[in-house]
Amino acid sequence: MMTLEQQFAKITARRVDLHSADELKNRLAKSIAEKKPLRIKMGADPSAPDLHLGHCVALNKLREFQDCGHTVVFIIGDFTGMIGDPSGKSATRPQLSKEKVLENAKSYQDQMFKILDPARTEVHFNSEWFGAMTFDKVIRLSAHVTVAQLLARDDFSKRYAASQPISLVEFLYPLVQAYDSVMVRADVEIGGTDQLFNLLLGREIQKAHGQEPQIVMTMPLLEGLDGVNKMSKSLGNYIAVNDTPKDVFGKTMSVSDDLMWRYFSLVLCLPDEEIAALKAAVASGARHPRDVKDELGRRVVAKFHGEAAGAEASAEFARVFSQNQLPTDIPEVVVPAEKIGILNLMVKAGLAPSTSEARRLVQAGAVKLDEEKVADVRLELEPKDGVVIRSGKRGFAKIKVG
RNA sequence: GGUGGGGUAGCGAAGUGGCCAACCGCAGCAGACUGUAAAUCUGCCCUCUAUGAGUUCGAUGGUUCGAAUCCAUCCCCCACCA
Repeated sequence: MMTLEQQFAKITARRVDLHSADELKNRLAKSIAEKKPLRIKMGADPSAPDLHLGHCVALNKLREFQDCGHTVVFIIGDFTGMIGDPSGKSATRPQLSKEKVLENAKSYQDQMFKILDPARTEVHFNSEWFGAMTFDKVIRLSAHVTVAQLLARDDFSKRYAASQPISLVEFLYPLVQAYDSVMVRADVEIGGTDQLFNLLLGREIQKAHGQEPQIVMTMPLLEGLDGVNKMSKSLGNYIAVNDTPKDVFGKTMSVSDDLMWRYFSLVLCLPDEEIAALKAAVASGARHPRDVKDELGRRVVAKFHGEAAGAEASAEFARVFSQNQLPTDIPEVVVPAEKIGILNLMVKAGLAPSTSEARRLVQAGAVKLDEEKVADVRLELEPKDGVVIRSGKRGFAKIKVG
């Protein structure tokens, strides 16, 4: 078993907030003395079952807790998912059916166990306790929090000041999350920095229920592919855990140079010293930034698909984009053996959503047939097996007459 | 319940009877340059059987030669007051 100092160093790496270091040390000491693992809580929203690298930041942290011998208590917010969380923007999320929530939860777990150790993970659904909760209990729970407290939360106060709507449901959400902590007797709760308020509220509510308050730790929010906003599904700037190796690699390569260090740290958990060494190598010209990013891409792919897949994705990428050759696996599109206009062909091949879009692509000079630029939108052709249509840098389709 | 302000393309935001498929910004797509990085420049950015046609400005109905713009009804959103 690791010593207290070793555990503390590993556990607190890369964190942003920690409330508090002393409490954590005390708890770890007690855990070691009593040989009793700590219970590390994290909650998940099952409305969006696609895990991406942003989620991995916290999952990595949980894994590090597990490596120190602790137990992860994962809470799937199926109850809250069925209500429909309107948080964030004004758009109210759709209410999910019970079946859908369960289906999402299943998929969620499959993905998260690519990082977490199932043997040291407890999974709970919060409908276990909220499903049976009566309204008087809800009211009593709300008595522990004041509106002023809730308004202290950054995004609430901003929205309130800007006369933007805040739904009462949103006010209730932090309470729901806090009560989860009570029910699972969490020792520590992890979340993104945007969760700080909710996590801290968990402490208050635990105290109100006679429990020792959980230790709260927040992790940085990983910026997405646009380099500005946090990685999220709704912004479409994400790399999904379930993306193909090719996509993971390609998307990683499109991350800006400045940002790639964050990925080394938060996705791969590379120690700060190693990152500093890499940075120095790039700064001195000893290594080309492209090669460092290639290494990042390979390792990210390897994390989810194995070393071999990483190497392969890297090689394929070099072939297609550096040497400008055709990819090895081009999706085939079956077309009847009759004359067809280039625009309709592209739509059929999935290279454009409409003929109007196809027309624009041709006019922009983005479309090639067997690597020869198509100049005329009215071009008609007899389909022939094996002809490759190319649209831009990423769109490929091979014709199959049938 | 009352008062006021709103609903325009993915988002933000102009437009208040014809010059509107609708200014502009962001996002996105493509081209050039590259390291599929960043930055920059250029073009595009509702659909179609496409130098033309069709369907759009919360919904429906109306006025008009002509409506995103005017009228009526309805639906939805927000703030403040209660």
